[in-house]
Amino acid sequence: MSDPFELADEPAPSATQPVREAPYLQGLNESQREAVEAIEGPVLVLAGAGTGKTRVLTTRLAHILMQNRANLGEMLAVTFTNKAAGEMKERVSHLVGRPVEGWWVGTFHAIGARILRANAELVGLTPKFTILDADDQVRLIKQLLDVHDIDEKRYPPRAISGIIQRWKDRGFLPDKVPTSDAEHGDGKVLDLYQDYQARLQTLNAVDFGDLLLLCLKLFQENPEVLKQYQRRFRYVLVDEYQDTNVAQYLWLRLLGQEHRNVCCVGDDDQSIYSWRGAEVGNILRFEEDFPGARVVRLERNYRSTPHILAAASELIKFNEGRLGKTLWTDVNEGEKIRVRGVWDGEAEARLIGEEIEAYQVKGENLRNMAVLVRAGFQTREFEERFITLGVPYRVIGGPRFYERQEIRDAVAYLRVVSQPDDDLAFERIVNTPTRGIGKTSLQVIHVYARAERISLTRAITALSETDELRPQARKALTDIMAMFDRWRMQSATQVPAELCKQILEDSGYIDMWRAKKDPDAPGRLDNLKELVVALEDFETLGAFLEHVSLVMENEERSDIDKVNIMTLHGAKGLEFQTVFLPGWEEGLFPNQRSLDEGGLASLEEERRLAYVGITRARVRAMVSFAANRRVYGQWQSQTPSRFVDELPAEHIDMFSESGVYARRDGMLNQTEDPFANVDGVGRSRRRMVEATQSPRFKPEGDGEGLGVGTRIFHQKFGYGRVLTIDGDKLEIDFEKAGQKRVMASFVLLA
DNA sequence: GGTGATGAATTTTTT
DNA sequence: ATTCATCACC
Repeated sequence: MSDPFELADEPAPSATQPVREAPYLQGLNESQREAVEAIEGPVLVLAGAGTGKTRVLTTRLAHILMQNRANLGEMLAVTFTNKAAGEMKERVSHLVGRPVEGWWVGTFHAIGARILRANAELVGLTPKFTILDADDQVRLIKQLLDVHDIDEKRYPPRAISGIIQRWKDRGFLPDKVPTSDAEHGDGKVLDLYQDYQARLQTLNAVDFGDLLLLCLKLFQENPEVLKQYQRRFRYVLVDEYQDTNVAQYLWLRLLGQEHRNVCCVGDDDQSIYSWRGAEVGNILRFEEDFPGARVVRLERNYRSTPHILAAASELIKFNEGRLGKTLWTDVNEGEKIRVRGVWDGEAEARLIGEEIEAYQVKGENLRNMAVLVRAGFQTREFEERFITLGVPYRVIGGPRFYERQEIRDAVAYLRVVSQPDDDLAFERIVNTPTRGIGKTSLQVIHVYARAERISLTRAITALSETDELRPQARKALTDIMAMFDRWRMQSATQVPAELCKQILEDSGYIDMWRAKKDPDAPGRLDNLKELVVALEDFETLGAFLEHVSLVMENEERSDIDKVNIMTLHGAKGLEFQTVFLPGWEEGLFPNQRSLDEGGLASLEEERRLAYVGITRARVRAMVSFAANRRVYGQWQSQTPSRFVDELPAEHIDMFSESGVYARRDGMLNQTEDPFANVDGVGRSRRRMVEATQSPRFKPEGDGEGLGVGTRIFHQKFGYGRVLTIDGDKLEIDFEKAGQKRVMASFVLLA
């Protein structure tokens, strides 16, 4: 019989422990044990890389269970990625010997979404609200820029989206944005933020940041709801605490302030998401907000050899303002980190390819090797090389299935079925395949929808009873609305996969691709088939859509023997026997853009990234840099990264091809002024002209002066007299165009 | 309202 | 180098 609490996946020092001890505690070192056993009250675990953090987390959960302090339903575990959540679930179910049910594990966003759906009405949504992705966000902002006649060149939608997102990361609703921040773009950005939120509300949609922000609002405005969750989650566990943002921190503080059973695990040296709003300060503040917090340091490293550990430790010492940890290991020997300078990017890919083949010949598994790059575009060079060599590889976090055009289109159909007010999805497919609904028709609908503050589908329903739209477009629109009505009916009885298949047929979407003579059309059809297969795992449409919006990761099976290629960010939390770290060049890594924006703080973050990279390696690591690299198709000569210089000489083995400088040769970079780059927008604060509907529209309900016989003017049909009034719909006898039905908001008193 | 040409911007990192 | 957006034309 195997012990359900056996943990065999990490080296266990065979210590002599008291006999009566719980079996799952055996093999923990002293600090690990301390972290596990400190159940009551606030605990901060500073867990260095490779110190057995995950094991502590899961054992701690088991310990709480075994001590009968709580059952799983009373615990909340927050992870950084959905993948980590899945793994924790798996490990805990292994630990307790049965599949776990009713346990809340997930990312802050997933948990936020769940809480929001349960309390949607309290924040002005319905439980079926849509979660917008980054693309939708930008498109929505573009529309707002259009309405307000703001130049996209001067105010790039992406940048605006970024600013709003960062406000949300800090927990600011539009009315809470500090004045110092509101300056962005002459205050235009704040106005846009306000408008953006209003629009989201009418679309019954939220963006990623809202999942936390609205949750905060919910808790703050409804103390009884907060109480309910405080009582429900008596023990709260947070992983990767160094990468939480302010909104998450506030959320956590609200939830934990009552029982104070909050355990946060993190490592300030591995904080690499400040660009996403993460605040290392959260770790430093922990003891202030939870006075009497127990702080446990995990410093014994079970992962890497001494050279690797020493090199990483020396490198990170160049950072200031660390909490400071000293990692140690009692493992002996091991290889030094190899540092290689090569001629260009191609030579680098060739070198790494050869190394991988050599290790493979020696019997090492490809899945134990990884190439960790700074930015996504760097993967290409390696992919190309591996393809020619015939080395199997997988790119983790590469192009995602749900981001392909055809998949997004198909999902858009499903989104509209599930949630008719989802304009962004609706617009995506309203004329795909083409149905003769063009820009002009859409424009009319948009204007009306905005004026009335309703969604496009609602606007269409209203407008289709009038003559505002061209007959052809009107027909097409009523047809598509009828189709959606039918699909909505079917969704009550059909399983999602069936429904999807049906929609793709009925809508003509499949036929559209069948008819295309594009060389990649067959591939797209295959992807659509794959989508239907993926849908079979879901019982409801809602569950599937939630999955699409929250779980962006590729779930490729990791048991196939392939070399891993991924970004340094993507490698967080992982470990490999052999790690390749290419592209250690100034400008690339540390990344120039990061330096320009964030100065010293960003440089330190880049350095932490380097630290994360090195500490992924169990047995060997190879750093490389190229003297020449093609940037935007232009050849550039490169300087080795300052991080190369910062690696301690006694722990590295350096070699460069002839003609490649091993060290940076005194050619220090020009003074880098982190403040040189002021934001491109003017500084004087001018309020944007009050959001206007164009003058020819009257606000709803303004029936004043409008009666039977009134002479009016209509943009399209000209002058006429009112015949009948039916709510906001008018029948008009136009002087030129004859009798037409129009919306009241489209006419002006003449 | 769809297609093809021309020019511009693009490469940080992701829940 | 490649992708994206805009504009002229079918």
